[in-house]
Amino acid sequence: MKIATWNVNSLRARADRVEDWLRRTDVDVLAIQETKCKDENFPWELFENNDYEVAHFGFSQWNGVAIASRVGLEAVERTFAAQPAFGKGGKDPAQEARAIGATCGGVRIWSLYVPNGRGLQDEHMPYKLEWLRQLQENATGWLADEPTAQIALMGDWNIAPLDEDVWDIDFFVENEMTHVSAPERAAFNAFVEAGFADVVRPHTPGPGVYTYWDYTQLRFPKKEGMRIDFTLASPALAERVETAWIDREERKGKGASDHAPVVVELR
DNA sequence: ATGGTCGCGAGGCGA
Repeated sequence: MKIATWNVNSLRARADRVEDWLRRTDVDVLAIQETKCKDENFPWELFENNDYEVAHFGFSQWNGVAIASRVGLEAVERTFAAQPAFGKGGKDPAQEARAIGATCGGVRIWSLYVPNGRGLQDEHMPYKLEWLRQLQENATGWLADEPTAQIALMGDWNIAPLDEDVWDIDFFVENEMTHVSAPERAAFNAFVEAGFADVVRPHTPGPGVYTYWDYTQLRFPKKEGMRIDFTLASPALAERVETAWIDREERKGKGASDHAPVVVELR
């Protein structure tokens, strides 16, 4: 079985690319982030025509997550328990479409779009950290309930856990940029401490290995990217990982997402 | 690649 995660940065704008990629890559499950649409604008036929079932969670032009599967799609959950809401500038906090779960071929898949944080002093940062804390609390509970559960926490984590996961750590620190701060890294590492392993890094060692390249500043041709898209696997699932790879080719050319797909192959 | 981002949706926000 082959499972993948991809922040497509608008599914409608990327529909042809996504279809070509699915046919070429032949994955069984794809966790999608940033569909950037509501159900009525979702390209359902793209998946139907290629024999995938799909579940979507999106209700505006912002965020939006989905799971496509051709090995079953059961027990779909939209949001995790106690998922924090966000309200900018004192507005009433609203739930956001950042998490969808489904069981596919015996694996509990979560497609996750972790809040960006926006700035170290921005009100979006405590939201990001609390969002991660609540997710980690849930994930710890899932493992406690069923230690042999096969769980994949897949998506855009908006965190670079290691210095080598950004193209110039000094640049990030000097400019007080997000994604590399101690609290963000601690939030990520809490999942690892809870028993979830990054199953992609061992097969794609750095430095200089990334999953995201900003559209601006010629970041991609200059090989200035960030590794922020991860699959964290429960122990029982991690045991099944045969190999993993980042499809950097998909970042090339006109009409590419700013994120590359990340694929995990299971025994 | 001597230039300088996208997408959504129709102005400005988010990344």
